[in-house]
Amino acid sequence: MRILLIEDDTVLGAAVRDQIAGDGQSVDWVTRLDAATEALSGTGYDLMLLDLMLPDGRGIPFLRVLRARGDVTPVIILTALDQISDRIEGLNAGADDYMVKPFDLAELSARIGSVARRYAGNPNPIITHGGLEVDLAARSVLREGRPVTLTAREWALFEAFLQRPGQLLSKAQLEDKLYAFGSEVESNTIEVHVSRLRKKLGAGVIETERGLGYRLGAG
Amino acid sequence: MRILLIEDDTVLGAAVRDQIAGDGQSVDWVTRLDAATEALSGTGYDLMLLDLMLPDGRGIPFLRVLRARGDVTPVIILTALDQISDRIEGLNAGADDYMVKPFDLAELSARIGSVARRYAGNPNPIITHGGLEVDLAARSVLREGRPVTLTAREWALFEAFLQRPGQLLSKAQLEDKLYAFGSEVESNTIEVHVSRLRKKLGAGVIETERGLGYRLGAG
DNA sequence: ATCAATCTGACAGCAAGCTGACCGCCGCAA
DNA sequence: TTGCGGCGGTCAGCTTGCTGTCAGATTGAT
Repeated sequence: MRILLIEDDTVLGAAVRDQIAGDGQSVDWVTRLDAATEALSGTGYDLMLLDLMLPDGRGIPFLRVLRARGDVTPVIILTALDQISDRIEGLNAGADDYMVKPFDLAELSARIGSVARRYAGNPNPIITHGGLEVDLAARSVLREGRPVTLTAREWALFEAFLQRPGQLLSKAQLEDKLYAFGSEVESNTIEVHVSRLRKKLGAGVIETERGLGYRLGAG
Repeated sequence: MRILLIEDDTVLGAAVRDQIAGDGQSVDWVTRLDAATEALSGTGYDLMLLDLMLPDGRGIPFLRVLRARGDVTPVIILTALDQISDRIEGLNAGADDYMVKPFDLAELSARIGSVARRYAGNPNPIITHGGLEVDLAARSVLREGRPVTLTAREWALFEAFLQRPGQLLSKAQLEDKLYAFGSEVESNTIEVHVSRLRKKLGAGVIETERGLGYRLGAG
């Protein structure tokens, strides 16, 4: 698996590079966005690790441009603790996961494995569930053959269910998934997003277990 | 943790088996892919160690088929082929890690620990009891293969029994478990919930000991 | 047989969940 | 800058079905 690491901190960058290399992955490490752009113009990467503060620009607009161009390479954002709002923005911009600095290198390996596994299987694996066809890599859903567009939050939520089909997920678990960090959602946000998802995907897709949580309905 | 070792070299296989067993894991060792397929048809494994060259076929297509079927059991490849192309092919096929022979047994233990940790919380241990299959993490119960849905209270109660299989639990103990704090349960709530559980799970699951309490029936 | 303990069907109160509506915010375009 | 449009968090009123309670039936011990 080829990984592009975009990080200007030389100490952290070297540590991450060594960790990933130790996992048997191949890593290219750049410290600037222009170098990243150049690297991306070549053969594709399977995963990107993106720092948000770089000497020649910020990571979020960079990611946004990337996604606008149609690039669906999985991205894990590396961000410092004091950039909470950036993380939410990052999710909106199309990031797949977050790591908050300072982070445990073993956990980084785990996240990489998890994101990679999500996209494993060479072409785009299509998950069919009821009348739905889901392409996780392309972030597209067809319902009865017709395309459905989901927002960033809706995707994050739907993915959580698809990754553990049949498993019950509590609201707390889903909040952790959507907000990656213990940000304070004080209202019925999850309920609202579930409601919006159901409206788009159909009523039977997500089932409620009163007092416990939600789970993906039987296909 | 249950590990399936697929390795035709009897010397290496025995060494690996003994090493893992020494770590306190339980190992099943097969030397052929068809035996592996058979082993996998039973109850799930938490990890697979897969040799790439076996008497009745190659490991990579085997793994590819496994993944295509939706099996996400972590796989560590054991290979004598130090070729990069094989490594990449293996990882593409869905392997989580690899070891190049000859390898240090202590390192194998470390890798096993690492992969297992990565999946911690993922592989849901299944408790079988009579005709029931219970997945505590997913909060799902199958009765004679058919799903049963429990409410929040029913889960709490059932869990209390599962955590202490065979042990007698008084009504007072169960009330403490269900209501956590000294709330006032003034009626036969526990009896009612036990009744509801029995109706959903079958009559023999929870046994009454008149005047004493309840216990989980012999599976 | 008698009595206490337990079982279970029925029911209503209420908390959990649903959803339409509102509005602030951000990114984009002029 | 201003305006526009879409996303997402919050709220309020409504709906749903879980759960505690009770009463009559049943069981088991003596």
